Amino acid sequence: MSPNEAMSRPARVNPEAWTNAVRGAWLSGGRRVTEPRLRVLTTVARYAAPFTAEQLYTDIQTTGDEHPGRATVYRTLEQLSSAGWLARIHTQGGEVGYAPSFPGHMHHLVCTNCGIVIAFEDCALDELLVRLAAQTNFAIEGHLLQLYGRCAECRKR
Amino acid sequence: MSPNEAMSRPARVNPEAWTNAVRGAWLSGGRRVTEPRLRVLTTVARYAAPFTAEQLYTDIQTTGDEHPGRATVYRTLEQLSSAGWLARIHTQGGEVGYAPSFPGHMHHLVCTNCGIVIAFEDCALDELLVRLAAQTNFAIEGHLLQLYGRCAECRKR
DNA sequence: ATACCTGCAAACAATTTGCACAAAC
DNA sequence: GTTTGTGCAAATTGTTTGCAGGTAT
Repeated sequence: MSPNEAMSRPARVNPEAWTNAVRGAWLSGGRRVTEPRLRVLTTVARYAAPFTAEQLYTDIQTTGDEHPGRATVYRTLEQLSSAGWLARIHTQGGEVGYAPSFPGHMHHLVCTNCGIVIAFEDCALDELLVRLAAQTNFAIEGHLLQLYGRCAECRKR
Repeated sequence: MSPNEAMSRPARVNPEAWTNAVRGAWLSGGRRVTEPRLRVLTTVARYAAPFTAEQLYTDIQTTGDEHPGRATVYRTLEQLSSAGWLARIHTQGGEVGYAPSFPGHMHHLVCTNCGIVIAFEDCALDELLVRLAAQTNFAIEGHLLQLYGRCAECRKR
């Protein structure tokens, strides 16, 4: 099962699959797999909701055995983010957090109650893009789409 | 012509219409129309591309006669933003800027070359929302949609 | 007259950077 | 052994806040 197949239906990222995929990418990318980085990776993988760099840093300092410093945490996040392993999630209030994701064309559905993030691929924007391109004369090259709502679990309560 | 009519077709915000609309809202909201605030307002109205608080502050300090302090600039931006007169524009690189906008359900098309922002209303997401709601059991309540491309002017060159 | 607003400067928060040491390959 | 990564602490950057004095209504 490839990462992309794993994401072909709307679903929360699977922590083990994600961790393994990133480790693989680090190895094949000639990037060293160190204890501090693994600690960042496994901590991030557990999050179902978006997190900030500082939240992650605090979490890492106050739990577990290994405590990578700020520089390592920030640098690892930066690397993961620019390689597409972390998606930037924008809350309705305007804050920005990260969530584990897979590289490629992805969108996210975020629970406004518990924060759980569901990724999906098909955004069905084609017609809109064609119409807007015609109306505005833009050559449209990309988009940001994110949805907000209450997840199944939170609706039960 | 109401602000909403002004936006019913994809278009750049008209500086004068925007400034007047905000002034009207300030007056009817019992908010005082002071020189420092007007300087912020007219400066912002001129921007075609997204800007940050600090960029605006620097611009205001280095041009014109009136030079409101940081506190005033930040507080005015905060007010405009929360009242819907400024849209948060997310660049593809992940930075966040503001752009003049009108309150209500709006989306934005941003030129990746010159930054010009075009607002539009109809996002044609209904079918997608229904399908995703069914697939995920979320009660979808909102969304963030932003498009990127090259504007007509930039394509000419 | 009296809210409300402004400017300053200090406080705060978040992130980046330089560099000596350490670890992975 | 060499290259790459780490941790610390300082520097930088961006934003918020308290308060004394000023201004719009």
